[in-house]
Amino acid sequence: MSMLPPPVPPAVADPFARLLLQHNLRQTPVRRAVLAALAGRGYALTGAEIEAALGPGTDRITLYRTLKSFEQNGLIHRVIDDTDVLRYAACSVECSARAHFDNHVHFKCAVCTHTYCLNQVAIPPVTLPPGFEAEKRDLLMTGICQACRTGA
Amino acid sequence: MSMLPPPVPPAVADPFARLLLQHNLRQTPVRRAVLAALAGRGYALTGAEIEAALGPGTDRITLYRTLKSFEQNGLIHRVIDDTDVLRYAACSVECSARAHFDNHVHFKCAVCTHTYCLNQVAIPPVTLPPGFEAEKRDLLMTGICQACRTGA
DNA sequence: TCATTTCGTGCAACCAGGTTGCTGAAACTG
DNA sequence: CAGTTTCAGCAACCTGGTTGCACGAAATGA
Repeated sequence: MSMLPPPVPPAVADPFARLLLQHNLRQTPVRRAVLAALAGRGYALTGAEIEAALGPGTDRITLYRTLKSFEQNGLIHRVIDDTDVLRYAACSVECSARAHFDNHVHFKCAVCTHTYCLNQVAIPPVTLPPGFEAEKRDLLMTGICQACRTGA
Repeated sequence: MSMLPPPVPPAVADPFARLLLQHNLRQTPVRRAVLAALAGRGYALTGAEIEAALGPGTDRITLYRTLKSFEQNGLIHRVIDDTDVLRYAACSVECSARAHFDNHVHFKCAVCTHTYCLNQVAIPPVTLPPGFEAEKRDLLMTGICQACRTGA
């Protein structure tokens, strides 16, 4: 390629590269591409959708291994759905800050079938039967999203 | 809320046969067996687990078609999990009474991996961003269940 | 009770999502 | 720049779940 010098005054300018650095993960083109694909959307993506976003030439196995690695390291999280396919979304800042933010609220639109992460929404406390204690909460709301409702 | 016993028509004694009758579904051995398998457990079962419970000789395709039919008719409901396999559980009385009870709380034990339906627990109201309106709520709590905690 | 219609059953084959085992090629470390 | 570690990529495989179709069993009606 060309021999232009890296125009990087601070250590790392690319936010995705910095994210990998923060989690002690190696810098590879596939990993940066996966992070970029997830950050671009406001909703959760399935493995097949991420694969399509990366374009042809990317290996499926590598992708799924990357997703698993990201999930274990807290860069992304599984999004629960009422289907049998897993979806993934980029973790918010507070999610990766602590060990792992364990309260997730998602909204699935029945029209466009997108599943949005509602990071602002908190799950109110729920009283469980005696003996049960929750460490992780996932709330899935189903309905029609704003965009589909207003016909935008 | 309270579980008052439904009035028993003297015609059908078998509760599973009565359930099929109430939903205008045909009486077949497979269907009664599936209902019995789901009613026996207190937790949700995957397709493979139901298949195993029915014993050898039962066709997988028939089972999945039965499950789909039951779900459409409100006899069972999908149980959301953080895996890529669907689980099914028998609907409670209040679930099949209305069109469909649209608030489900489930508890998944991280030790025994069972997912229990907590019919008694209600989901408190959640304020969503403007434009979003939920018609269905699924709350999945993850932790350690009573049995696994007490070592029973 | 029997004939007819309807619908569930079961087989074969298929499909999508996801996972192993392994080899070669990159990325980090000294 | 050499050595170690890890990732990428291929082939093959597995599980969960689904079509299309022919047959057989339930419901319905006389």
